[in-house]
Amino acid sequence: MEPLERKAQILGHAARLFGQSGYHDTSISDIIAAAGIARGTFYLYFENKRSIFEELLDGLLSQILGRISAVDASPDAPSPREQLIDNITRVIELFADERHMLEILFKGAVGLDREFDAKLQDFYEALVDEMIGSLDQGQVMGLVRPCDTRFAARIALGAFKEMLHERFYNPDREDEDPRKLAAEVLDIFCKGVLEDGVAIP
Amino acid sequence: MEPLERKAQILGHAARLFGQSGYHDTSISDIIAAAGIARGTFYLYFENKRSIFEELLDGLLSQILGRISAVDASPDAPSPREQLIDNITRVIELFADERHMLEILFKGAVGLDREFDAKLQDFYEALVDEMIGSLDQGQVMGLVRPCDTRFAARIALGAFKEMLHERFYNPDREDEDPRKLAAEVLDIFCKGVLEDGVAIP
Amino acid sequence: MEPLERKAQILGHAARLFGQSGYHDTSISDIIAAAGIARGTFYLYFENKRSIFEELLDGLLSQILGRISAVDASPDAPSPREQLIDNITRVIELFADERHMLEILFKGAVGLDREFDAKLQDFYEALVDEMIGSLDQGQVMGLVRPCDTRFAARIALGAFKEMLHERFYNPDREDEDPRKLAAEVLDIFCKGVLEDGVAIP
Amino acid sequence: MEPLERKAQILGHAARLFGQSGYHDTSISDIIAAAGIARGTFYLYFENKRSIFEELLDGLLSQILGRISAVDASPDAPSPREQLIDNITRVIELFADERHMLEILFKGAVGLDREFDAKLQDFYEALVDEMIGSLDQGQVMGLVRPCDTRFAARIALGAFKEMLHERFYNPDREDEDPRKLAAEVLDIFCKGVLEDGVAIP
DNA sequence: TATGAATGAGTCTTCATTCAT
DNA sequence: TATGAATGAAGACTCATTCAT
Repeated sequence: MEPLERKAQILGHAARLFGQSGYHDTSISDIIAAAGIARGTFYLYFENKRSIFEELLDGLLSQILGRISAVDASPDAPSPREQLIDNITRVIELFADERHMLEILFKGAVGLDREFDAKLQDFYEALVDEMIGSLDQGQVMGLVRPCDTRFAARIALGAFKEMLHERFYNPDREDEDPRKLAAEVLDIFCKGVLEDGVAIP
Repeated sequence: MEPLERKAQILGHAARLFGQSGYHDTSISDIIAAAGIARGTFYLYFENKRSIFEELLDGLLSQILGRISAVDASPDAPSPREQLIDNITRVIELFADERHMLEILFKGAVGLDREFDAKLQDFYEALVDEMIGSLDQGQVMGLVRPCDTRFAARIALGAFKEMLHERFYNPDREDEDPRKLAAEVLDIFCKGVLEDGVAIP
Repeated sequence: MEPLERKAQILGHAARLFGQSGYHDTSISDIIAAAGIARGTFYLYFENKRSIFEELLDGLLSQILGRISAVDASPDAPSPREQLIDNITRVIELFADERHMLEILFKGAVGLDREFDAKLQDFYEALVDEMIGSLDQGQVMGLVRPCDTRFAARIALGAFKEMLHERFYNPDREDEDPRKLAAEVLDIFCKGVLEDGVAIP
Repeated sequence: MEPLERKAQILGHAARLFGQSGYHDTSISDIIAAAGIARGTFYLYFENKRSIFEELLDGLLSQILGRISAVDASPDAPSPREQLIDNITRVIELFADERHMLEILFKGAVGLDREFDAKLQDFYEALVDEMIGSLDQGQVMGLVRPCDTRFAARIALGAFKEMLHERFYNPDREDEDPRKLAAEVLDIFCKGVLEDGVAIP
């Protein structure tokens, strides 16, 4: 088999297994059995167990970033709101297509070791930074009310992650339109949950 | 040593180690070395490695729940807003006192196995249910605008978790007043980040 | 079993196996099978395969050094010649008692890795230094003819090693009196093989 | 590439690697990487790892033997002493030219397995037999004093090996004249280290 | 209640060798 | 001749758990 093809095949099986059972409960034996290859073949393509997981995670993080575009403010572009919703929708769709990846991101890669933790931190930090930029700009334009934008961005990240959770772990929502969820989470983050002009007593 | 005292002592060391190194990278050997006990003694107090971790996690989840009170609507009680902020503040303070517990909750217990995942799910689900109740009531009272309250509650949970993250993993915030953070996250969730009457174009 | 006893037992089996089959052809499985212990038990007493071999080699080198005494020049002591022969004899007897050790020293530990090589080098160097001292002193006393004493000492070492080889690998000599061999090698090193006053043409 | 040329090229790289890292720490991968050939190509020229090492060792032993000539007693020939020194010098020069070979002979091939051990034994035995012949003849001619000539020959071998060691592992001697060393070791073996007419007390 | 020696299933990893192309 | 993907037996090592004392 062609090296690239074989590597992709192994990665595919590994992704499924890591997603199903987590990093520690997936053994090299499991992977090679699923891929139908010999033990040595695995090590022809990956240095060790850690590295195949890392490759998987790196690929996932890149794919996510690849689905997020900076908002295009030119007149011909869709409205900013549309673009934001598009971004969120595309990420939801990514996980809809590769469900295992959600497990890997939300469970498998969490707390594995210091290096993986740092990798995730950095990834989330990059997302947050992106959002801080937009919020800061929004403040300048008078759209965003005065607040700690880093804090707000972090909250947006949490809202977004939990929206994914709701969509993918609540069976009632497994068919829900990604676009609708994207709009919903964006709305809550922008306008909050209270009626206009109302405050908690 | 008194059995209960000894058990508590072992739990303490285990909490620290699990928090520092995670479940898999903490061995029974590490725990007994830290506690200064013999291998067999450990198994006098805990059935196995899993069970000591479970005990730790259960204790943590109880403590969290114990710090959250339902909003008391009686006239003598503090305002609902105060009570909500109090709840959030108490949870922040819990983690400020026992930092390891945050690691255990956010990293150590994530993706460990199906059973632990379910336990965490149930815990978060309980929190969400609580919030749904409040939001539903808010809708009835005309405070909360029409929306999917389960979805909104989930978002609130995500916002809250990420606030904890921001507080405890961002060195710039390690001394920030828990009360202020509690108010801030509550505000964003209630009013959103946009200026009144404004919308994203 | 008492730890020290068990450790000694394992060391004994390992010595035999390393002596018979060499370092690489002796597996942990071989050792534990011979010792009748479980795999984990081995690692209770030795960090790894290398370390048990090292312990064996260190022990051997110490034993050798322990059987060599500096020549005592006091009037009550036996004659220097007797003392030198005693030293050599004791070393021959050591290997006669623990034949495996000879294999370990002459074959098993040779060329294993840089660290073991250095250990052996250092050991031989120490022996050579000892001999250099004696030869230098002999020169001062007019006993030893002018020559490069370091070179001569090295030659003495080679002569001694090959004498051991002859004694232990030539079946005709396996019962030969250690004392006689000691005297013989000492004589050749001191007087050479030529008749007095004769030279190679 | 011409088969013989290719084979020689592979042998050259293998010799260097075996000399540097020893038999076990040199992998087929190392050899083919150094030689710039494919894995399968290696097995076109050598049956297996053992056989390339054997070929190398056999070549080395032949070369050594090829540099040793029986002493020519005819009147036109150089003096016997000259011839002996010439023999020794040529062997020293061989190793000076191919240092790796020394490592292979003194470390790499030692204790590898029973068969290689036997091969080395046989080689040394042949050298010893040669020397026994000369010593016996010397005794007949009244040059060599009465002694066990096999034992003496063995000692000579040991002296010679250790001389090589001194020359090649002692940095102070790396430029020393081979001829001088040859004379020196021959002298010690012939006349010993003591002054004429002196004995150890 | 406490000890700690013993266990052995399970895991990752290496590497000489084969063989279809 | 040459290639290099594939093999799988064999190796070292870990660690949660048990149990006789």
